[in-house]
Order: sequence, then C-alpha cells, then structure tokens
Amino acid sequence: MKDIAKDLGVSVITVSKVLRNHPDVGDETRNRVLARVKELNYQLNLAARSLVTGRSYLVGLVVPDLLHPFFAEIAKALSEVLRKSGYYLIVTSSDEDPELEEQEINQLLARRLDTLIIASCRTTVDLFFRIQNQKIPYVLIDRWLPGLSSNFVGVDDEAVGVLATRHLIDIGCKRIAHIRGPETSPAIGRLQGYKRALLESGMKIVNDYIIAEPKGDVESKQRGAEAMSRLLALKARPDGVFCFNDPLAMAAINYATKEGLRIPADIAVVGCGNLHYDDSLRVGLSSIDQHSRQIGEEAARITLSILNSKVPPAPESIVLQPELIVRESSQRRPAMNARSRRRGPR
Amino acid sequence: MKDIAKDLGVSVITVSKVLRNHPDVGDETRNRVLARVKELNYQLNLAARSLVTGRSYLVGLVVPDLLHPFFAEIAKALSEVLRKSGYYLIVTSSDEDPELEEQEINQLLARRLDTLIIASCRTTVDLFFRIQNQKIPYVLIDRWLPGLSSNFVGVDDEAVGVLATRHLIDIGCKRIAHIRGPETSPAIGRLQGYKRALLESGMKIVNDYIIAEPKGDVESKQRGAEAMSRLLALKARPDGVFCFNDPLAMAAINYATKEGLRIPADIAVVGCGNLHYDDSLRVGLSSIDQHSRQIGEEAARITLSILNSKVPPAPESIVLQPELIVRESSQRRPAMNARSRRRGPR
DNA sequence: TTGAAAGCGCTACCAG
DNA sequence: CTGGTAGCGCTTTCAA
Repeated sequence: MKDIAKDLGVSVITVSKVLRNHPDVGDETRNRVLARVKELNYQLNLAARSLVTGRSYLVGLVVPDLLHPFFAEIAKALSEVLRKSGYYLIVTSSDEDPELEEQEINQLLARRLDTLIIASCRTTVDLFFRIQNQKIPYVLIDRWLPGLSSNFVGVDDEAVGVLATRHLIDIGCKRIAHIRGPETSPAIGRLQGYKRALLESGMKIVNDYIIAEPKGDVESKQRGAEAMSRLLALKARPDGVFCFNDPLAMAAINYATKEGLRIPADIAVVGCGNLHYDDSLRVGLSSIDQHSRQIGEEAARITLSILNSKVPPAPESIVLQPELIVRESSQRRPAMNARSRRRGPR
Repeated sequence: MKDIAKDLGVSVITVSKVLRNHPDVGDETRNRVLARVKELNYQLNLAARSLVTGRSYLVGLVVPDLLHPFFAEIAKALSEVLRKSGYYLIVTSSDEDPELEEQEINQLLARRLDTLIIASCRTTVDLFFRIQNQKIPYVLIDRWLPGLSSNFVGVDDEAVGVLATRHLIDIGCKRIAHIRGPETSPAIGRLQGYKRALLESGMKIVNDYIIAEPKGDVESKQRGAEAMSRLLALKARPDGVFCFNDPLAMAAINYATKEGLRIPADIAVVGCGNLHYDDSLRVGLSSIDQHSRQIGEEAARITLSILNSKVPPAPESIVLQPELIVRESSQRRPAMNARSRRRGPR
C-alpha cells in the first residue's frame, strides 16, 4: 500500500480510501490507484484492518459434531447468509465434550471474533458469563441453559416430545419408550414433552422405558442399537419408541429389524430431525422436523442485527414450532390379529 | 497487556514473554504476571500477534457443499488434526459455482491465512497461479486440475470407475449405464474408469447410457431421479448403473423403485462415497469407499508439514486406492426366470 | 534476566 | 478532495 502511494505520488491514506470505496476521492486519482492495484496484484491485509477497526468480520461457530446433518445444515445456512454481508465463519467442533468446548471458545475469544454462535454441550453458565465480560456477543442455537438470558434460536423441544409421543399414542401404542439424548436442553425438553403427553393421555411413566444416552449426537449407530437391545430385553416390550434424533432412530430400527421384529407392526418408531435421507431408509422414518435451515438463518439474522446496531440490542429468543412428518415407521398399526403373523424376536 | 505491565512495574515485553512461555523470564516475575492475568481475566489478542508474526494460525477450507457428508467428514478430520497444533479452520462453501469460489478464495487470501485447502469446482488454473503468486501454500483435495503441479490428496478416480463397473459386469449386467458428475477430475476420472472397464470386457460404450449431471453434488435428489427417468425411457433399458456418488444413487434407486422396478433384480446400482447411512437404506447401497476421513487427515498432515518447514517442500500427491463395498443393490442377480415375476415399469 | 526502540499494515481523526 | 499525525496490540532485535 505504501508502495502504491509512493509510485503514484499520493498518500497512503488516499489509497486506503479508494480501497474502502470512500467517496472523498477524485475519480482520476481513484482510477490511477485501482490500475496500479491490479498491476501489482495487490492484496489488502484484512488482519491489519481488523486491528485498527476492532472488527474482524469473523463469526465463530461451535457445534458438537459437524458430521451431523442437523448441524451441517445450520452451518451452511449461516454461512450463506453471513457471507452476503461480508462475514466469514470459523467453525469448530466440541465433540460433545464440555472441556473441549471451553478450550475452543477461549481460542475464539482470543481471536476477537465479532460474534460467537454456539450449540453448547455445557451444563453450567460460568463460561458464558466470561464471554459476556469480554463484551463479545453470542447466540445460542439448539441448546440453551437455565439461568442464562441470551440470544437463542431453536425449536420448542417440549413440543417435539409431545408431538412425537402423542402421535404414537394416536396410532395405538400402549407401551411407549423414549431413547433420550445428552443432558442438554433439547433432551431435557423432549423428555419433558414425552412425559407430559403420556400423563395427559392417562398413561403411566415407566422408568425402564426411558433409556439414557449420554452422548446422543456422537456414534449414534452403536448407541441406538444398545438402547434398542435394552428395550427388547424388557418383559413388557415397548410397542412404540420416540428417539431423541434420527441417527439414533435409524440405528434402533436396524437393530430391531435384525432381531426379527417388524417396524411398525411390532414397534413403531419416531425420530427427530427429518434428515434428508429419512424417506429412503429401509423403513421410512417418521420424524419431527426442527427446521434446521431456518435455525441457521435466524441465527444469522440476529447476528447481523447485533453487528449493525450501535447499542447491543436486548437478547432475542426465537423458538420455532416443530412439525410431525409421518412415514412408514409409525404408520397406523394394523389390526390386532396381525400379531399372529409376527415372527418372534431372537 | 500494557496495564498488566504498569500494574506490576515490569515492561510489556516481559509480559509478552510470559504469555509465550519464553524461557527468558524469572520464576517470580512469571508467577506475578500469570496471577494478574487471571485476576483481570485478560485475553491475548491473537490478531495483533498475527500482524507482527505473519502467522494467523488459520487455515482456509473451501468445499462445494458442507452438507454433503463426504466433505463434512473431511472438514471434521481436518479440524481435529489441525486443532492439535493450534490451527483453526475457516470454512466456506462454493456451492459448486466457480465464480463464487473465486470470490471466496480472494477473501481468504486477503485474510492472510497460513494455508488453503480446496476442493475446487474450477476448470482453469489461473486462479491457482494467483494463489501461488501470493506465496500462500495450498492443498487440493478430492479434485485436481490438469497442468497444475500442487499438493493433492484424493482417491484414484479411474480406479473407482473401474472397480464399480467391473463389479457390475461380474454380477452379470449386460447394459451398464453411468450417471456422471460435474466437469471436474473425479467425474472425468470415474467416467474414464467406467469406459475402460467396459472396453476391457469387450463391451461397447453406448452414449445414451452416459447421463451428464452438471452439478452432481448439489440437489442430488432431483437430478438422480431425472437421470434415472432418462435411463428408463431408453428402448434397451440398462440393467446396471454406476452413479457418481451415493446421494445420486439413492435418488436414482428411489425413482426406479417408485416406477415398479426391483433393485437389483431389474437394475443393479453402485454408488460412491460409502456414506454412513448406505446400509440402512431401503435397498442397501453398494458403494465405493473413498476414505474421506483419511483424505482429511492426509491433507492436514501435508498442511502441517508445509507450515513447519522453513523452505516450501516439494508438492506432494497422495492418491488413495478406493474400495468396493457390496450391499444389496448389486447383489449377484438371480437366475433369468426371476424376470417373469417382474412388475412392469410404469 | 530484563527492557527500549521500532514497526507489522492499516485506518481514525481532523486540518488544510 | 487530500494528507499528516497517531495508534490499534503485539513481537522482534539487540543492548543493558
């Protein structure tokens, strides 16, 4: 930049202004500068600019697992919207590990990103108070923490649980199990909804029917199978299962099928996430749509509104309503005499 | 940092040294500094450090589609390995659009990233020469460009094509089609392999059996269906299809099934990618494994080796050998009399 | 073991 | 419309 200025006999400031499309510069000068920039193949150093403006035009995204289509879709939507305003995404994965998440977030804080967008696997709020101290705005997605007033975008998880469970009740299931997720708000909310739907229909909550899956978003394949095997071992085998998410549901169905059970005749299954391959599965998977794309878009919108306003706006909370998508895995069950045709398990 | 120095009556330099674990500092001083850092909840500004060291500890990743599990898996592996050495990933998606990709890369260049890792959808090398001029090292993944000598990590795409096609021949297919991908090296290589395998078995190459899919990695669902519908409309309907990737194959199978055809009895299908849900599909999908995780890991390794060596090392090219995974969609076809049971298409 | 001077590349502010 | 002065927060080099 200094070189360009020297070459052209103008000041560095003028060059800088041209590069920022600042109006205070003559057309002739502007063109001369632009020409030289092309000639030299000059590249602005945005890092230096950040240092003085205090804006990095970088947004951090922390998710538990990039491979999970739910988060991948959010990342994609986020990236698309932010890019249009010149913001870029630096993405890290916490692997569903609170310690790792803290390290990652510290790194991102040190880099002075403009905003953080976090699907947190933490169960305490201390880290977030630290973020607030640094005056870096953040948006929670998918998961929130009690006692923390912050921006949030996600789905109404209790409604997810109610929707799925009530649907299983509606199609005639009598013993409904739940394979739950990790100890964060979505799993807690969905469990809550599951229980509420049961109680509202006068059904009892059976603890054996609630399978805890500490790390539902990672290695779902194995854990879905394990969970299903525990359910099948019960004397009063469930006839319906609501799974925390679709990968879990898919694994559970695979296991049950391998054991000779028919879905949905013997066990109906509902997942959550409505992933793009749900309708291509061996048994089309009924699921609850969480509007993942919309979550990304809304989070981006909030981010931009924070970044564009001089005074930090009041925390915004966007709670989307989930939607039930019925497929084969929870088709209204056949009449009872269908049971006679059932091959026994094992 | 200045504050800390003032508070403690030491110099800024000393504080800086402590923060970098520089040995030249007394234990007592070090501890005093560290204590004050904790007290003030001080956060180092890495952006400022970058400006003077010329290292951002940031690696750029450009992929056509983050939602595609193939790229998501690469991103994940990359991120995991790089993180251990303190590098972070800034991820952008080109949406399979060469223009957009150029814009994105320009942005990343301006940010002075340490390395770029690119799955390029470009067909010309000019942009890459520009990157080389900027002296920013880069690693191509999945796709390479003719006439460009650079670091590369990917699979042997011709071998992919040969493996898939030869397998279809082996199970008895006589009219083998190929739904190809976009005009980049993987699609070109796989097509090449497809042709070679046919010729080597004394079969003819029928142009109608080769369906061009300009943007195979995006919206595969619709395009897979379209491609299959074109194949089914042919008078001599193919009895085997090798698809550029798994999403395409899945969509193609769904369409064919909906039209009343049986997979693999009427048409056998092989995809590529070996995605995690392949074995849960309505028809278990035979596929070619590309070792996506390994691609990410190798790319990370090359990146680190470049970053750790004073002189830029010679370009490295890692070409992994693909692996055939046989599932239901290409099970050895039943005897010919099975045809009598076939429901007609449409 | 400690620190002073110098500067990374850019932009804000205000004067001409 | 143009440009000087100052400084963003940190590190490097070298002298004390």
